[in-house]
Amino acid sequence: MSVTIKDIAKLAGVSHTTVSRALNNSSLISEETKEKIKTIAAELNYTPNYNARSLVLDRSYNIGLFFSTIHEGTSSSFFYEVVRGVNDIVHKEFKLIVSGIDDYVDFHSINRKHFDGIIVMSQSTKDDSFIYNILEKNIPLVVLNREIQDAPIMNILSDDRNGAYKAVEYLIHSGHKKLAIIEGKKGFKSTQERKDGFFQALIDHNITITKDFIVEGKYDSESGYKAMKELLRHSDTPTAVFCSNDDMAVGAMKAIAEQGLKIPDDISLMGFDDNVFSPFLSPALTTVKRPVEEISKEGAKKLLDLIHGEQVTKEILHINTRLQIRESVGRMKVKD
Amino acid sequence: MSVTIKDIAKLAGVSHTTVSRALNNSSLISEETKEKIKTIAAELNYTPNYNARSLVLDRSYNIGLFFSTIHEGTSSSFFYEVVRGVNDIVHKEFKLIVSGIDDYVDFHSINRKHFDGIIVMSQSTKDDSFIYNILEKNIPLVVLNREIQDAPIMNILSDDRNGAYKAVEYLIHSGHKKLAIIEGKKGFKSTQERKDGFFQALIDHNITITKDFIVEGKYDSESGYKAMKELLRHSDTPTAVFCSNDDMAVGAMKAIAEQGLKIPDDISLMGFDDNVFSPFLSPALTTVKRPVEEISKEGAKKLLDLIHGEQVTKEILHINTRLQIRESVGRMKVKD
DNA sequence: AAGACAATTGTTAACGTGTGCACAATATGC
DNA sequence: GCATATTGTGCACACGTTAACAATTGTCTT
Repeated sequence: MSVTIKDIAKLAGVSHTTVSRALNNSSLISEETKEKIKTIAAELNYTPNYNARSLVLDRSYNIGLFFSTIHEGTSSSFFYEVVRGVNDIVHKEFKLIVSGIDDYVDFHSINRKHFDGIIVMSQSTKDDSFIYNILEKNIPLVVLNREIQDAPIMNILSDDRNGAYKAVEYLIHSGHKKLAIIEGKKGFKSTQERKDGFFQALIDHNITITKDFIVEGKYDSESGYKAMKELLRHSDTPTAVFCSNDDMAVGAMKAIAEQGLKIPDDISLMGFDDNVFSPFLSPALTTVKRPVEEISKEGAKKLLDLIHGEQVTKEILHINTRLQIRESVGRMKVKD
Repeated sequence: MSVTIKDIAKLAGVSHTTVSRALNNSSLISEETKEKIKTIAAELNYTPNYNARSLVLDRSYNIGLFFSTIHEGTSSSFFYEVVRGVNDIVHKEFKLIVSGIDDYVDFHSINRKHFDGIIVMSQSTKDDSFIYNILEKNIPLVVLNREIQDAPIMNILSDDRNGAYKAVEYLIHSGHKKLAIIEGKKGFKSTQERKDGFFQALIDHNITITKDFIVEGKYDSESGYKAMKELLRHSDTPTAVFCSNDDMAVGAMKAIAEQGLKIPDDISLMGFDDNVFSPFLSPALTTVKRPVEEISKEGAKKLLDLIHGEQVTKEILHINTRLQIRESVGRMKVKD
């Protein structure tokens, strides 16, 4: 079988306690014996049995990264950036367990023994039962992407509303008055936020909108395609369309091209997210950069602080979005 | 603290041994006491301590999913599909730990105690030291995406070479004779496979190619953009370009558009992978579907078989690619 | 020289589970 | 009615680690 501290103890002629202490750099042990024990351990290629250690220390060395779902509605670039961001921060100290909240029928098996800390990348209010469950169990927790009010939870968000606002303002300043919106997936918080920002900008600039210019999407390219088709069916078409994410913007571009229209000459398009491929679309997509990786990293850092016992109080951290101006939005000719 | 089998034992008036057996459905225990114990356990909201169980059973309930890297060269849709595919199969029984091989300086801490099984999504020969290390440690292992010869390893691959071959054949049958290739990231096995398929098709159809029509890429959109720029710099340009993946095809499309050329009228484009957004590009990208999710699922299933002790012998499973004909490849006018 | 005290190491128990073996209770066979 | 299976349960230990407490040695103080 594998090497244990008792094996090392025998070889070193000491007790296994001494070995344990030496390997953990306890100040109780003399430098001399530490040295001796460590070399023996290295020679034997010793690795501690984490299960045994976990049992007595009541730590798991696991961090859970939970998505609302890893099936639909999660765009791949979003998923990738989140995992990468979190992994970057925690991988030295922890194992990263990735799963979907909807993988669980009950949250029975999720407890302190399994997870030293949990990061929830939350998309919808459906996650609340999960989140409050974790909270009750007193597991260090950080919730990303969706604001949880009235609870002592560390919260990291992008200011989607403000991002959408700035985007729409840019459209307006470019002379557009007939604006449309393709909304995100129903029930997702981000859908609402971006929509709110969109409308707030309209209100603040005294711009009206007809019901026909508000269409639903599902955050995937196909739904963006269909939504744009819908917008183009009417005789009166918008001059600029705000897509609630880039994936849908890609679909919208296709619908526009099929209609024989040109972007941005005939119609302008604004995205949201700034996916990796967005600068390479033709025309390059003007969009709002959502700092997904930054949010994830920031969240992971906060979680580590929490785990390491730093007294962090509830905090809602907003990370700025940034307008990425490219080629898909054109300036309206001012008629006078 | 949390409930243990001893607590249950006290309440039931039996020994903890009986409780353990009852909960594990041992045939030694009468149905009657089983029933009693299970209801008590349910009432107390008991969850077994996996660390303790792992310690004595020498199982971790973890499955490791290792990518060569989760930084560069891994496209997001690829990453997403792999995680999703594997998770689908294993999430009921195991926790899924995701990490990058390049996160580790040595493979010391990777052993049977931590992982009941490991799936490697391998991109390059650099992974070999890791793979052989796992093999030595006798951990159930499945390697996806890259063929490992001369070792008793379960292997699941897509036939990239054949896929590329079919793609190029399609280009040729469409009348193209001046073909170019944008290669993938150097050192990646898939790069070589696709390149091989490309050239084999040329050879079999007696088509020559000039050195200028072979350019390197890195699998990301930017490199595709640059590569295509390069191809278009010469006075003599190809009539069709085989891009080693869809991400690069997106970049290539942009370069072509900037040159004022039209796809497929002036130049035809072939991709590889069939990303989610590929059908929604303008024009929709003709490409080769690589069954990433299927490979991942198949691999995960094989791994479970291995873990459950089914005597599975080394096997190399090829999963078919499929040509997805869309709009980006045009028929050459036959001059006579 | 005896006691106090610091430095280092050892003894023993604990974490929560599973299991070989012994044992009790009951059923079966003659 | 006794010996023998059969069935159900408990005792004691093991897994590999950490930690409270005890023990040993050496040094210093008075």
